[in-house]
Amino acid sequence: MEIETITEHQRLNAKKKLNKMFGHVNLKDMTLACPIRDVMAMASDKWSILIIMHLGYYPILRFNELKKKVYGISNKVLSERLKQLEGDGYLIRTMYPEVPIRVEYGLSDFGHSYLQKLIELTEWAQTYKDCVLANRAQYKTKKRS
Amino acid sequence: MEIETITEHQRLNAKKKLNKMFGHVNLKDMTLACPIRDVMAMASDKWSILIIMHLGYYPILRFNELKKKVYGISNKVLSERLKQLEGDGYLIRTMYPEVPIRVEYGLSDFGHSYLQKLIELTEWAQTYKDCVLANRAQYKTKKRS
DNA sequence: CGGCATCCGAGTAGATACTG
DNA sequence: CAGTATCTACTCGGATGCCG
Repeated sequence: MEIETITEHQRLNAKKKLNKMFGHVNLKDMTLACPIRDVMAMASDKWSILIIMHLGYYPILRFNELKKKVYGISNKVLSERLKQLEGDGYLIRTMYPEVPIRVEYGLSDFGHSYLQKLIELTEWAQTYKDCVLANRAQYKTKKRS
Repeated sequence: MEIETITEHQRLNAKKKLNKMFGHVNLKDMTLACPIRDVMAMASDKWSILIIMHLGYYPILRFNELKKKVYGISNKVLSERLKQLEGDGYLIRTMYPEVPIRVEYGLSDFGHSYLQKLIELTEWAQTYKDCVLANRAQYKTKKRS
């Protein structure tokens, strides 16, 4: 697996962007109060990602449907994540006060916007996963020598 | 803060990609053994992200320099993360057997490739963070009513 | 059906002290 | 200087049972 060469220009560009993003905050604040990190922490959670991806595939899902799709998640964690994701605006919860009660979850526009980014990142991960796994294996054997 | 409208075409496209990525694996395997998740889990770690971003800004850093920049990280966690990141091929560790010993860390090409993705995601997060925070605040007050 | 409350166990982070 | 070792503390996930 060949990694595309990164040009000098890209490196400089990355550096410039990083400077723009973080240059003005001091290091202490950045780690303690960075709101971006809040957003990222929530958004990069393992279960949240799976929930969003499933809702990207199936337009609407109910609680127990999600529980089946997102294999291995517990009631507690699923309900926590759903609440947080709803609270952050990623998804929309619609409750139908029938008996028995029915609740449907679907992505908001914002959720779809995040889904796009997620897909890009996942495609990147998929492209390079063999590369990473090979590196890992190689690294392990190298340690022994 | 306005969220760009997601077109129907984009939604369908996302769905198609998701299907291509996950359609062939069953749900159980996907959550238990998905190598993409391994890669993502490592790469989306809070400290790993900060380490990579700092190394994107400063071409090379030594252990204690990193410890100062990545504010709040402990020796233990820093050395763990560095080892993992090196093992996965994100960064390159160069040891100079002087006295006192000197070790330098820098991003590999693969690391730079990931940095690009990270920056994109962070830009997205920065764009929408106010939106998320507003949603959160609104959600909290809504709960009371 | 769609959750919430409770409890428990495991893993993980952090602080500190120490070493090649 | 660049880590390792050790111990503690705490969070977080999973299972279970209950309720509107």
